[in-house]
Amino acid sequence: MPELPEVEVTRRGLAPHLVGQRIEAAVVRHAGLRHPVPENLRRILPGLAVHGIVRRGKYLLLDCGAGWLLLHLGMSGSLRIVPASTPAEKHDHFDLVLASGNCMRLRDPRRFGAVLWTTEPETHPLLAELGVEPLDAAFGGDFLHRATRGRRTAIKPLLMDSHVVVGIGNIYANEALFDAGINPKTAAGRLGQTRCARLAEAVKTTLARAIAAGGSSLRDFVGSDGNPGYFQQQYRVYGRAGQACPRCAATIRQIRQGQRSTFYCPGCQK
DNA sequence: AGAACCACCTGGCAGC
DNA sequence: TGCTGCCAGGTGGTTC
Repeated sequence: MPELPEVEVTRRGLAPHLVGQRIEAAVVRHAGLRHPVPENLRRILPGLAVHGIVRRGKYLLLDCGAGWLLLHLGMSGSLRIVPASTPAEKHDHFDLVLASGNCMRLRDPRRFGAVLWTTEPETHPLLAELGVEPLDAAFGGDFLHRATRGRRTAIKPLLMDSHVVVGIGNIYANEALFDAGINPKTAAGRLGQTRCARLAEAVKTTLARAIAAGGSSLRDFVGSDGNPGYFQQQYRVYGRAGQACPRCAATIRQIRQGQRSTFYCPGCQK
């Protein structure tokens, strides 16, 4: 389920258990993720300490002093803190065993996630081309207006383009466009200043609200069962095809854009 | 440069 | 019960 809010909630949940901890071992049970998990992690990581954990888009970066452990959750990944003695289950592909006796465990059934190592995050190919952070001040109406000039692509797939702005996945793209009252099929370049400003604001509030909702369930983050503090969001259009729009009661529609489902209200998204 | 499409992989669910 | 087909929160690569 991980879009930016889920990754950020994961970061906050992990931080108190990771930062300052010495790494005892790295366990790779299945190296066949989106990118092969480097075998030499088993050798590199033991003895290093985790100095911090930061998020860039949907990536998490563990500062290990000598380098950075780069993590991505893909479509189905989750990270939890469990006692290192907890038996691994079918899709538990990677553990970072800590001096505390706990380990950070990656579960990822579809294996679209990533566990990589880099000494230069700024120039790492997966990170170097990333766009602006949507919660940073640099992202706003002016930025969005500039970024969309001359673009004939529909605004929804553009919002999900990590080269422009990071972290906005299918759910929150749908929700933010609903919030802003903008039809997802609108050609990006046709949005004026006003609508760009409204959309940028909607992106920020949608993401911030989701983070806040997840943060409130952080106490469930650590444990051996189920999900790491993910939360059931109340979506207003996503997954609600055929239902009444909460704003104008028109029937919510579902279409395809770039092989992804788009949900919108034909009544109030123009 | 930009846009459209494919690929990677497993699990859950609807329909028969 | 069990099979088939379709769908799912991401993103890098290829093609035109």
